[in-house]
Amino acid sequence: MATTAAPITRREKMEAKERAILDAARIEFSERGFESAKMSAIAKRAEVAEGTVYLYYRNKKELLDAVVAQFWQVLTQGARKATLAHDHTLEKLKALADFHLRELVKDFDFVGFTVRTRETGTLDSPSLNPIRGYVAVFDELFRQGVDRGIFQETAPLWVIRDLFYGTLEYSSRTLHLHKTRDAQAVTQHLTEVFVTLYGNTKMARDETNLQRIEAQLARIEAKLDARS
Amino acid sequence: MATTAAPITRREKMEAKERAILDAARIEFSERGFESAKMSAIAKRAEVAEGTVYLYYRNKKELLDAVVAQFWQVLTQGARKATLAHDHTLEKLKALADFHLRELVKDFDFVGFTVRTRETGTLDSPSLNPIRGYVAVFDELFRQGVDRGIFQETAPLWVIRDLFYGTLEYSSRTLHLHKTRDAQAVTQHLTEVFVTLYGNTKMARDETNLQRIEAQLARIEAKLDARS
DNA sequence: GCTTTTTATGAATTTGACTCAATATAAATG
DNA sequence: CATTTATATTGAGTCAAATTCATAAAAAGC
Repeated sequence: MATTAAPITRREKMEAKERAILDAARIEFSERGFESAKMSAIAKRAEVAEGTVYLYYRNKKELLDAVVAQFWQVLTQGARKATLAHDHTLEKLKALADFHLRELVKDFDFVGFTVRTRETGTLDSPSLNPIRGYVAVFDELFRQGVDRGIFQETAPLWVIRDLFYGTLEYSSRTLHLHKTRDAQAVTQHLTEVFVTLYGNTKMARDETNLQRIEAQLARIEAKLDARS
Repeated sequence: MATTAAPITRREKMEAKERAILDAARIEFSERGFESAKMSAIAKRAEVAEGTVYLYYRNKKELLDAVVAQFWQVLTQGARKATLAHDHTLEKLKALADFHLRELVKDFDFVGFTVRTRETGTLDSPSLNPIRGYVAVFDELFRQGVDRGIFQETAPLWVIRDLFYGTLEYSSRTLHLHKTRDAQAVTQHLTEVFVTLYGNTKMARDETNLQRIEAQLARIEAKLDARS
Protein backbone atom coordinates (compact mmCIF):
# COMPACT_ATOMS: atom_id res chain seq x y z
CA MET A 1 0.00 0.00 0.00
CA ALA A 2 2.70 2.42 1.02
CA THR A 3 4.58 2.14 -2.21
CA THR A 4 1.49 2.55 -4.39
CA ALA A 5 -0.30 5.20 -2.33
CA ALA A 6 2.47 7.77 -2.17
CA PRO A 7 4.44 7.61 -5.40
CA ILE A 8 4.60 11.36 -5.54
CA THR A 9 7.16 11.84 -8.22
CA ARG A 10 8.68 15.18 -8.94
CA ARG A 11 6.52 15.47 -12.07
CA GLU A 12 3.32 14.72 -10.15
CA LYS A 13 4.21 17.32 -7.60
CA MET A 14 4.73 19.94 -10.26
CA GLU A 15 1.53 19.01 -12.03
CA ALA A 16 -0.37 19.37 -8.79
CA LYS A 17 1.21 22.76 -8.26
CA GLU A 18 0.34 23.84 -11.78
CA ARG A 19 -3.26 22.81 -11.22
CA ALA A 20 -3.36 24.68 -7.93
CA ILE A 21 -2.15 27.85 -9.63
CA LEU A 22 -4.62 27.46 -12.50
CA ASP A 23 -7.51 26.90 -10.09
CA ALA A 24 -6.50 29.86 -7.97
CA ALA A 25 -6.26 32.01 -11.08
CA ARG A 26 -9.70 30.97 -12.31
CA ILE A 27 -11.26 31.96 -9.00
CA GLU A 28 -9.33 35.22 -8.71
CA PHE A 29 -10.08 36.28 -12.31
CA SER A 30 -13.75 35.38 -11.94
CA GLU A 31 -14.11 37.27 -8.70
CA ARG A 32 -12.21 40.42 -9.60
CA GLY A 33 -11.84 40.58 -13.38
CA PHE A 34 -8.55 40.60 -15.25
CA GLU A 35 -7.21 44.04 -14.29
CA SER A 36 -8.07 43.89 -10.62
CA ALA A 37 -6.87 40.32 -10.21
CA LYS A 38 -3.52 40.37 -8.43
CA MET A 39 -0.78 37.89 -9.15
CA SER A 40 0.15 38.05 -5.48
CA ALA A 41 -3.39 37.00 -4.53
CA ILE A 42 -3.28 34.11 -6.98
CA ALA A 43 0.05 32.97 -5.57
CA LYS A 44 -1.25 33.16 -2.02
CA ARG A 45 -4.41 31.23 -2.89
CA ALA A 46 -2.32 28.53 -4.59
CA GLU A 47 0.01 28.49 -1.58
CA VAL A 48 3.16 29.22 -3.55
CA ALA A 49 5.51 32.17 -3.68
CA GLU A 50 4.85 34.91 -6.20
CA GLY A 51 7.88 34.00 -8.23
CA THR A 52 6.71 30.39 -8.58
CA VAL A 53 3.72 31.42 -10.66
CA TYR A 54 6.13 32.75 -13.25
CA LEU A 55 7.84 29.37 -13.49
CA TYR A 56 4.59 27.91 -14.82
CA TYR A 57 3.15 30.84 -16.76
CA ARG A 58 5.19 33.46 -18.56
CA ASN A 59 2.97 36.36 -17.46
CA LYS A 60 -0.50 37.39 -16.34
CA LYS A 61 -1.99 37.34 -19.83
CA GLU A 62 -0.71 33.83 -20.50
CA LEU A 63 -2.21 32.69 -17.22
CA LEU A 64 -5.56 34.09 -18.32
CA ASP A 65 -5.24 32.30 -21.64
CA ALA A 66 -4.67 29.03 -19.80
CA VAL A 67 -7.75 29.63 -17.65
CA VAL A 68 -9.82 30.40 -20.74
CA ALA A 69 -8.51 27.30 -22.49
CA GLN A 70 -9.49 25.13 -19.53
CA PHE A 71 -12.93 26.72 -19.48
CA TRP A 72 -13.59 25.76 -23.10
CA GLN A 73 -12.20 22.27 -22.62
CA VAL A 74 -14.60 21.65 -19.74
CA LEU A 75 -17.39 23.20 -21.77
CA THR A 76 -16.66 20.89 -24.68
CA GLN A 77 -17.05 17.84 -22.45
CA GLY A 78 -20.34 19.18 -21.14
CA ALA A 79 -21.60 19.94 -24.62
CA ARG A 80 -20.71 16.48 -25.87
CA LYS A 81 -22.49 14.91 -22.93
CA ALA A 82 -25.56 17.12 -23.39
CA THR A 83 -25.92 16.26 -27.06
CA LEU A 84 -25.26 12.56 -26.55
CA ALA A 85 -28.35 12.41 -24.35
CA HIS A 86 -30.52 12.76 -27.46
CA ASP A 87 -30.96 10.81 -30.66
CA HIS A 88 -32.53 13.21 -33.10
CA THR A 89 -30.39 15.92 -34.60
CA LEU A 90 -32.84 18.68 -33.82
CA GLU A 91 -33.09 17.66 -30.19
CA LYS A 92 -29.29 17.56 -30.03
CA LEU A 93 -29.16 21.05 -31.48
CA LYS A 94 -31.66 22.37 -28.98
CA ALA A 95 -29.74 20.69 -26.16
CA LEU A 96 -26.48 22.26 -27.36
CA ALA A 97 -28.07 25.71 -27.57
CA ASP A 98 -29.61 25.37 -24.11
CA PHE A 99 -26.37 24.13 -22.61
CA HIS A 100 -24.24 26.76 -24.28
CA LEU A 101 -26.48 29.66 -23.30
CA ARG A 102 -26.88 28.44 -19.73
CA GLU A 103 -23.14 28.10 -19.24
CA LEU A 104 -22.36 31.49 -20.81
CA VAL A 105 -24.88 33.24 -18.59
CA LYS A 106 -23.60 31.40 -15.54
CA ASP A 107 -19.91 32.10 -16.20
CA PHE A 108 -20.50 35.34 -17.98
CA ASP A 109 -17.07 36.77 -17.18
CA PHE A 110 -15.52 34.19 -19.45
CA VAL A 111 -17.21 35.69 -22.47
CA GLY A 112 -15.20 38.85 -21.82
CA PHE A 113 -12.03 36.91 -21.09
CA THR A 114 -12.44 34.95 -24.29
CA VAL A 115 -12.87 38.09 -26.35
CA ARG A 116 -9.65 39.37 -24.81
CA THR A 117 -7.87 36.14 -25.73
CA ARG A 118 -9.21 36.24 -29.27
CA GLU A 119 -8.17 39.89 -29.61
CA THR A 120 -4.50 39.16 -29.39
CA GLY A 121 -4.52 35.65 -30.78
CA THR A 122 -3.55 35.15 -34.39
CA LEU A 123 -5.04 32.48 -36.62
CA ASP A 124 -2.62 29.81 -35.43
CA SER A 125 -2.22 30.85 -31.80
CA PRO A 126 -2.59 27.74 -29.61
CA SER A 127 -4.83 29.60 -27.17
CA LEU A 128 -7.61 29.38 -29.76
CA ASN A 129 -7.45 25.60 -30.13
CA PRO A 130 -9.79 24.79 -27.23
CA ILE A 131 -12.36 27.13 -28.74
CA ARG A 132 -11.97 25.39 -32.08
CA GLY A 133 -12.57 22.08 -30.33
CA TYR A 134 -15.76 23.46 -28.86
CA VAL A 135 -16.98 24.88 -32.14
CA ALA A 136 -16.40 21.49 -33.72
CA VAL A 137 -19.24 20.08 -31.63
CA PHE A 138 -21.67 22.22 -33.57
CA ASP A 139 -20.00 21.53 -36.90
CA GLU A 140 -20.23 17.78 -36.42
CA LEU A 141 -23.84 18.09 -35.38
CA PHE A 142 -24.77 20.12 -38.42
CA ARG A 143 -22.91 17.78 -40.77
CA GLN A 144 -24.70 14.84 -39.21
CA GLY A 145 -27.94 16.66 -39.90
CA VAL A 146 -26.97 17.09 -43.52
CA ASP A 147 -26.03 13.41 -43.80
CA ARG A 148 -29.35 12.40 -42.31
CA GLY A 149 -31.16 14.62 -44.76
CA ILE A 150 -32.52 16.82 -42.00
CA PHE A 151 -30.48 19.90 -42.86
CA GLN A 152 -29.35 21.38 -46.12
CA GLU A 153 -26.28 23.59 -46.39
CA THR A 154 -27.89 26.60 -48.06
CA ALA A 155 -25.01 28.85 -46.93
CA PRO A 156 -21.33 28.21 -46.10
CA LEU A 157 -21.02 26.31 -42.85
CA TRP A 158 -19.04 29.12 -41.20
CA VAL A 159 -21.84 31.58 -41.90
CA ILE A 160 -24.39 29.27 -40.29
CA ARG A 161 -22.06 28.57 -37.38
CA ASP A 162 -21.52 32.30 -36.76
CA LEU A 163 -25.25 32.84 -36.72
CA PHE A 164 -25.63 30.11 -34.12
CA TYR A 165 -22.81 31.09 -31.77
CA GLY A 166 -23.13 34.81 -32.43
CA THR A 167 -26.79 34.83 -31.47
CA LEU A 168 -26.12 32.81 -28.35
CA GLU A 169 -23.15 34.88 -27.21
CA TYR A 170 -24.92 38.18 -27.72
CA SER A 171 -28.05 36.85 -26.08
CA SER A 172 -26.08 35.67 -23.08
CA ARG A 173 -25.02 39.27 -22.60
CA THR A 174 -28.52 40.72 -22.73
CA LEU A 175 -29.82 37.90 -20.57
CA HIS A 176 -27.10 38.65 -18.07
CA LEU A 177 -28.12 42.31 -18.07
CA HIS A 178 -31.90 41.78 -18.07
CA LYS A 179 -32.33 38.99 -15.57
CA THR A 180 -36.07 38.82 -16.15
CA ARG A 181 -35.85 37.75 -19.77
CA ASP A 182 -36.37 34.12 -20.63
CA ALA A 183 -33.47 32.14 -22.05
CA GLN A 184 -35.91 29.61 -23.46
CA ALA A 185 -37.22 32.25 -25.86
CA VAL A 186 -33.78 32.43 -27.43
CA THR A 187 -33.03 28.74 -27.87
CA GLN A 188 -36.61 27.97 -28.84
CA HIS A 189 -36.48 30.59 -31.55
CA LEU A 190 -33.04 29.50 -32.67
CA THR A 191 -34.11 25.92 -33.28
CA GLU A 192 -37.16 27.13 -35.15
CA VAL A 193 -34.79 29.26 -37.19
CA PHE A 194 -32.77 26.20 -38.06
CA VAL A 195 -35.81 24.18 -39.04
CA THR A 196 -37.13 26.97 -41.23
CA LEU A 197 -33.83 28.00 -42.78
CA TYR A 198 -31.88 24.81 -43.16
CA GLY A 199 -34.44 22.13 -42.52
CA ASN A 200 -35.41 19.82 -45.34
CA THR A 201 -38.24 18.19 -43.51
CA LYS A 202 -40.78 20.91 -43.08
CA MET A 203 -40.46 22.32 -46.54
CA ALA A 204 -40.31 18.89 -48.07
CA ARG A 205 -43.21 17.60 -46.02
CA ASP A 206 -45.36 20.63 -46.80
CA GLU A 207 -44.57 20.28 -50.43
CA THR A 208 -45.30 16.57 -50.69
CA ASN A 209 -48.42 16.93 -48.60
CA LEU A 210 -49.59 19.59 -50.95
CA GLN A 211 -48.71 17.58 -54.00
CA ARG A 212 -50.42 14.49 -52.64
CA ILE A 213 -53.61 16.37 -51.89
CA GLU A 214 -53.62 18.13 -55.20
CA ALA A 215 -53.04 14.89 -57.07
CA GLN A 216 -55.85 13.25 -55.19
CA LEU A 217 -58.14 16.15 -55.89
CA ALA A 218 -57.23 16.03 -59.55
CA ARG A 219 -58.08 12.33 -59.66
CA ILE A 220 -61.43 12.96 -58.04
CA GLU A 221 -62.14 15.81 -60.36
CA ALA A 222 -61.26 13.68 -63.37
CA LYS A 223 -63.50 10.87 -62.17
CA LEU A 224 -66.34 13.27 -61.70
CA ASP A 225 -65.76 14.74 -65.11
CA ALA A 226 -65.68 11.27 -66.67
CA ARG A 227 -68.95 10.37 -65.01
CA SER A 228 -70.87 13.31 -66.48
CA MET B 1 -12.46 90.77 -36.73
CA ALA B 2 -10.54 90.54 -33.53
CA THR B 3 -13.57 90.61 -31.31
CA THR B 4 -15.57 88.07 -33.31
CA ALA B 5 -12.74 85.72 -34.28
CA ALA B 6 -11.35 85.09 -30.83
CA PRO B 7 -14.25 84.86 -28.41
CA ILE B 8 -12.55 82.03 -26.69
CA THR B 9 -14.44 81.79 -23.47
CA ARG B 10 -13.20 79.71 -20.60
CA ARG B 11 -15.84 77.10 -21.34
CA GLU B 12 -14.85 76.86 -25.00
CA LYS B 13 -11.23 76.45 -24.05
CA MET B 14 -12.03 73.60 -21.70
CA GLU B 15 -14.29 71.92 -24.20
CA ALA B 16 -11.52 72.10 -26.77
CA LYS B 17 -9.12 70.58 -24.28
CA GLU B 18 -11.56 67.81 -23.43
CA ARG B 19 -11.95 67.00 -27.12
CA ALA B 20 -8.18 67.00 -27.58
CA ILE B 21 -7.80 64.49 -24.77
CA LEU B 22 -10.60 62.31 -26.10
CA ASP B 23 -9.13 62.32 -29.61
CA ALA B 24 -5.67 61.55 -28.30
CA ALA B 25 -7.09 58.72 -26.24
CA ARG B 26 -8.97 57.23 -29.20
CA ILE B 27 -5.79 57.15 -31.27
CA GLU B 28 -3.64 55.81 -28.47
CA PHE B 29 -6.13 53.07 -27.51
CA SER B 30 -6.61 52.06 -31.15
CA GLU B 31 -2.91 51.88 -31.83
CA ARG B 32 -1.80 50.09 -28.68
CA GLY B 33 -4.85 48.52 -27.05
CA PHE B 34 -6.12 49.32 -23.58
CA GLU B 35 -3.36 47.79 -21.46
CA SER B 36 -0.44 49.11 -23.47
CA ALA B 37 -1.91 52.58 -23.92
CA LYS B 38 -0.10 55.00 -21.61
CA MET B 39 -1.83 57.90 -19.93
CA SER B 40 1.42 59.86 -20.30
CA ALA B 41 1.35 59.28 -24.07
CA ILE B 42 -2.28 60.43 -24.24
CA ALA B 43 -1.43 63.55 -22.27
CA LYS B 44 1.54 64.31 -24.50
CA ARG B 45 -0.51 63.80 -27.67
CA ALA B 46 -3.23 66.10 -26.32
CA GLU B 47 -0.54 68.63 -25.32
CA VAL B 48 -1.54 68.78 -21.67
CA ALA B 49 0.18 67.71 -18.48
CA GLU B 50 -0.45 64.23 -17.16
CA GLY B 51 -2.43 65.51 -14.21
CA THR B 52 -4.76 67.48 -16.47
CA VAL B 53 -6.20 64.32 -17.99
CA TYR B 54 -7.48 63.42 -14.54
CA LEU B 55 -9.36 66.71 -14.29
CA TYR B 56 -11.52 65.59 -17.19
CA TYR B 57 -11.69 61.82 -16.68
CA ARG B 58 -11.58 60.09 -13.34
CA ASN B 59 -9.28 57.30 -14.52
CA LYS B 60 -8.09 55.27 -17.49
CA LYS B 61 -11.16 53.05 -17.60
CA GLU B 62 -13.51 56.02 -17.62
CA LEU B 63 -11.52 57.56 -20.45
CA LEU B 64 -11.96 54.34 -22.43
CA ASP B 65 -15.70 54.41 -21.72
CA ALA B 66 -15.87 57.94 -23.12
CA VAL B 67 -14.00 56.87 -26.26
CA VAL B 68 -16.33 53.91 -26.72
CA ALA B 69 -19.38 56.14 -26.21
CA GLN B 70 -18.13 58.54 -28.88
CA PHE B 71 -17.50 55.62 -31.24
CA TRP B 72 -21.10 54.45 -30.99
CA GLN B 73 -22.46 57.97 -31.37
CA VAL B 74 -20.53 58.42 -34.61
CA LEU B 75 -21.63 54.96 -35.71
CA THR B 76 -25.26 55.84 -35.08
CA GLN B 77 -25.01 58.85 -37.35
CA GLY B 78 -23.43 56.71 -40.07
CA ALA B 79 -26.08 54.02 -39.70
CA ARG B 80 -28.89 56.56 -39.94
CA LYS B 81 -27.35 58.03 -43.08
CA ALA B 82 -26.80 54.60 -44.63
CA THR B 83 -30.40 53.51 -44.10
CA LEU B 84 -31.85 56.84 -45.22
CA ALA B 85 -30.27 56.27 -48.63
CA HIS B 86 -32.89 53.58 -49.34
CA ASP B 87 -36.66 53.48 -49.47
CA HIS B 88 -37.60 49.85 -49.05
CA THR B 89 -37.31 48.30 -45.61
CA LEU B 90 -35.38 45.28 -46.84
CA GLU B 91 -32.86 47.45 -48.63
CA LYS B 92 -32.49 49.55 -45.50
CA LEU B 93 -31.88 46.41 -43.48
CA LYS B 94 -29.26 45.15 -45.90
CA ALA B 95 -27.60 48.58 -45.86
CA LEU B 96 -27.56 48.60 -42.06
CA ALA B 97 -26.07 45.12 -41.92
CA ASP B 98 -23.41 46.01 -44.51
CA PHE B 99 -22.55 49.24 -42.76
CA HIS B 100 -22.41 47.68 -39.31
CA LEU B 101 -20.25 44.75 -40.36
CA ARG B 102 -17.89 46.94 -42.38
CA GLU B 103 -17.36 49.35 -39.48
CA LEU B 104 -16.86 46.57 -36.95
CA VAL B 105 -14.26 44.87 -39.11
CA LYS B 106 -12.53 48.20 -39.82
CA ASP B 107 -12.41 49.33 -36.19
CA PHE B 108 -12.24 45.87 -34.78
CA ASP B 109 -10.51 46.96 -31.58
CA PHE B 110 -13.68 48.72 -30.55
CA VAL B 111 -15.57 45.44 -30.40
CA GLY B 112 -13.16 44.39 -27.67
CA PHE B 113 -13.33 47.78 -25.95
CA THR B 114 -17.11 47.64 -26.01
CA VAL B 115 -17.20 44.20 -24.45
CA ARG B 116 -14.93 45.52 -21.73
CA THR B 117 -17.27 48.46 -21.16
CA ARG B 118 -20.32 46.20 -21.09
CA GLU B 119 -18.58 43.85 -18.65
CA THR B 120 -18.57 46.35 -15.85
CA GLY B 121 -21.63 48.34 -16.85
CA THR B 122 -24.86 47.72 -15.01
CA LEU B 123 -28.29 48.11 -16.55
CA ASP B 124 -28.42 51.85 -15.92
CA SER B 125 -24.78 52.73 -16.40
CA PRO B 126 -24.59 55.81 -18.66
CA SER B 127 -21.77 54.29 -20.70
CA LEU B 128 -24.32 51.95 -22.27
CA ASN B 129 -26.62 54.72 -23.50
CA PRO B 130 -24.81 55.37 -26.78
CA ILE B 131 -25.07 51.66 -27.58
CA ARG B 132 -28.78 51.78 -26.82
CA GLY B 133 -29.08 54.68 -29.25
CA TYR B 134 -27.37 52.62 -31.89
CA VAL B 135 -29.51 49.57 -31.32
CA ALA B 136 -32.59 51.77 -31.66
CA VAL B 137 -31.76 52.22 -35.35
CA PHE B 138 -32.49 48.55 -35.93
CA ASP B 139 -35.54 48.54 -33.70
CA GLU B 140 -37.12 51.44 -35.59
CA LEU B 141 -36.35 49.75 -38.88
CA PHE B 142 -37.94 46.49 -37.86
CA ARG B 143 -41.01 48.23 -36.48
CA GLN B 144 -41.36 50.13 -39.71
CA GLY B 145 -41.23 46.81 -41.53
CA VAL B 146 -44.01 45.48 -39.33
CA ASP B 147 -46.08 48.60 -39.96
CA ARG B 148 -45.59 48.25 -43.69
CA GLY B 149 -46.65 44.62 -43.56
CA ILE B 150 -43.23 43.39 -44.69
CA PHE B 151 -42.24 41.81 -41.40
CA GLN B 152 -44.17 39.93 -38.78
CA GLU B 153 -43.04 39.81 -35.16
CA THR B 154 -43.00 36.03 -34.74
CA ALA B 155 -40.66 36.33 -31.74
CA PRO B 156 -40.03 39.06 -29.14
CA LEU B 157 -38.22 42.00 -30.70
CA TRP B 158 -35.23 41.60 -28.38
CA VAL B 159 -34.74 38.02 -29.54
CA ILE B 160 -34.74 39.09 -33.17
CA ARG B 161 -32.44 42.01 -32.44
CA ASP B 162 -29.96 39.78 -30.64
CA LEU B 163 -29.94 37.44 -33.62
CA PHE B 164 -29.16 40.38 -35.91
CA TYR B 165 -26.44 42.06 -33.85
CA GLY B 166 -25.09 38.84 -32.41
CA THR B 167 -24.53 37.33 -35.81
CA LEU B 168 -22.88 40.48 -37.10
CA GLU B 169 -20.60 40.94 -34.10
CA TYR B 170 -19.47 37.34 -34.06
CA SER B 171 -18.99 37.37 -37.82
CA SER B 172 -16.89 40.53 -37.63
CA ARG B 173 -14.57 38.58 -35.37
CA THR B 174 -14.18 35.62 -37.70
CA LEU B 175 -13.88 37.92 -40.69
CA HIS B 176 -11.13 39.78 -38.88
CA LEU B 177 -9.34 36.50 -38.24
CA HIS B 178 -9.93 34.93 -41.66
CA LYS B 179 -9.26 37.82 -44.01
CA THR B 180 -10.14 35.75 -47.06
CA ARG B 181 -13.75 35.20 -46.11
CA ASP B 182 -16.40 37.32 -47.77
CA ALA B 183 -18.42 39.75 -45.66
CA GLN B 184 -21.11 39.79 -48.34
CA ALA B 185 -21.87 36.15 -47.59
CA VAL B 186 -22.86 37.16 -44.07
CA THR B 187 -25.09 40.14 -44.83
CA GLN B 188 -26.58 38.43 -47.85
CA HIS B 189 -27.51 35.42 -45.78
CA LEU B 190 -28.78 37.58 -42.95
CA THR B 191 -31.25 39.44 -45.15
CA GLU B 192 -32.43 36.15 -46.61
CA VAL B 193 -32.89 34.95 -43.07
CA PHE B 194 -35.07 37.93 -42.32
CA VAL B 195 -37.18 37.44 -45.42
CA THR B 196 -37.65 33.75 -44.67
CA LEU B 197 -38.18 34.07 -40.94
CA TYR B 198 -40.04 37.28 -40.47
CA GLY B 199 -41.16 38.04 -44.00
CA ASN B 200 -44.81 37.77 -44.81
CA THR B 201 -44.07 36.21 -48.19
CA LYS B 202 -44.01 32.62 -47.02
CA MET B 203 -47.28 33.01 -45.28
CA ALA B 204 -48.65 34.65 -48.39
CA ARG B 205 -47.50 31.73 -50.54
CA ASP B 206 -49.08 29.28 -48.14
CA GLU B 207 -52.23 31.31 -48.36
CA THR B 208 -52.44 31.17 -52.15
CA ASN B 209 -51.74 27.44 -52.05
CA LEU B 210 -54.56 27.04 -49.62
CA GLN B 211 -56.82 29.26 -51.70
CA ARG B 212 -56.09 27.17 -54.78
CA ILE B 213 -57.08 24.00 -53.01
CA GLU B 214 -60.14 25.56 -51.53
CA ALA B 215 -61.19 26.82 -54.94
CA GLN B 216 -60.81 23.33 -56.37
CA LEU B 217 -62.79 21.84 -53.52
CA ALA B 218 -65.47 24.42 -54.05
CA ARG B 219 -65.67 23.46 -57.72
CA ILE B 220 -66.04 19.80 -56.80
CA GLU B 221 -68.64 20.61 -54.23
CA ALA B 222 -70.55 22.63 -56.80
CA LYS B 223 -70.42 19.78 -59.27
CA LEU B 224 -71.64 17.34 -56.68
CA ASP B 225 -74.41 19.69 -55.73
CA ALA B 226 -75.38 20.09 -59.34
CA ARG B 227 -75.66 16.35 -59.80
CA SER B 228 -78.03 15.73 -56.93
C1' DG C 1 -4.10 96.57 -9.28
C1' DC C 2 -5.36 93.22 -5.78
C1' DT C 3 -8.01 89.18 -4.15
C1' DT C 4 -10.41 85.02 -4.96
C1' DT C 5 -11.60 81.19 -7.59
C1' DT C 6 -10.71 78.07 -11.09
C1' DT C 7 -7.66 75.36 -13.92
C1' DA C 8 -3.09 73.34 -14.98
C1' DT C 9 1.26 71.36 -13.77
C1' DG C 10 4.64 67.66 -12.96
C1' DA C 11 7.25 65.78 -9.15
C1' DA C 12 6.20 62.49 -5.69
C1' DT C 13 3.55 58.48 -4.25
C1' DT C 14 1.59 54.06 -4.85
C1' DT C 15 0.60 49.89 -6.83
C1' DG C 16 1.44 45.74 -8.78
C1' DA C 17 3.72 42.91 -12.51
C1' DC C 18 7.87 40.83 -13.13
C1' DT C 19 13.14 39.51 -12.15
C1' DC C 20 16.89 37.24 -10.06
C1' DA C 21 20.45 36.03 -6.67
C1' DA C 22 20.15 33.08 -2.93
C1' DT C 23 18.29 28.82 -0.99
C1' DA C 24 16.02 24.49 -0.59
C1' DT C 25 14.88 20.06 -2.45
C1' DA C 26 15.37 16.08 -5.13
C1' DA C 27 18.05 12.96 -8.24
C1' DA C 28 22.35 10.86 -9.51
C1' DT C 29 26.63 8.99 -8.51
C1' DG C 30 30.12 6.31 -6.23
C1' DC D 1 25.04 7.28 3.02
C1' DA D 2 27.82 11.23 1.65
C1' DT D 3 28.61 14.14 -2.09
C1' DT D 4 27.84 16.18 -6.23
C1' DT D 5 24.76 17.90 -9.67
C1' DA D 6 20.45 19.39 -11.36
C1' DT D 7 16.11 21.28 -10.60
C1' DA D 8 12.58 23.93 -8.26
C1' DT D 9 11.24 27.61 -4.97
C1' DT D 10 11.52 31.75 -2.66
C1' DG D 11 10.66 36.66 -1.68
C1' DA D 12 13.09 40.93 -1.53
C1' DG D 13 14.17 44.18 -5.00
C1' DT D 14 13.40 46.52 -9.63
C1' DC D 15 10.73 49.02 -12.63
C1' DA D 16 6.96 50.97 -15.22
C1' DA D 17 2.89 53.27 -15.18
C1' DA D 18 -1.52 54.98 -12.99
C1' DT D 19 -2.95 58.23 -9.82
C1' DT D 20 -2.46 62.09 -6.33
C1' DC D 21 -1.50 66.57 -4.58
C1' DA D 22 1.11 70.69 -3.21
C1' DT D 23 2.25 74.47 -5.96
C1' DA D 24 1.85 77.67 -9.79
C1' DA D 25 -0.52 79.97 -13.51
C1' DA D 26 -4.61 81.95 -15.44
C1' DA D 27 -9.03 83.98 -15.27
C1' DA D 28 -12.77 86.33 -12.96
C1' DG D 29 -14.53 89.54 -9.72
C1' DC D 30 -14.18 94.00 -7.55
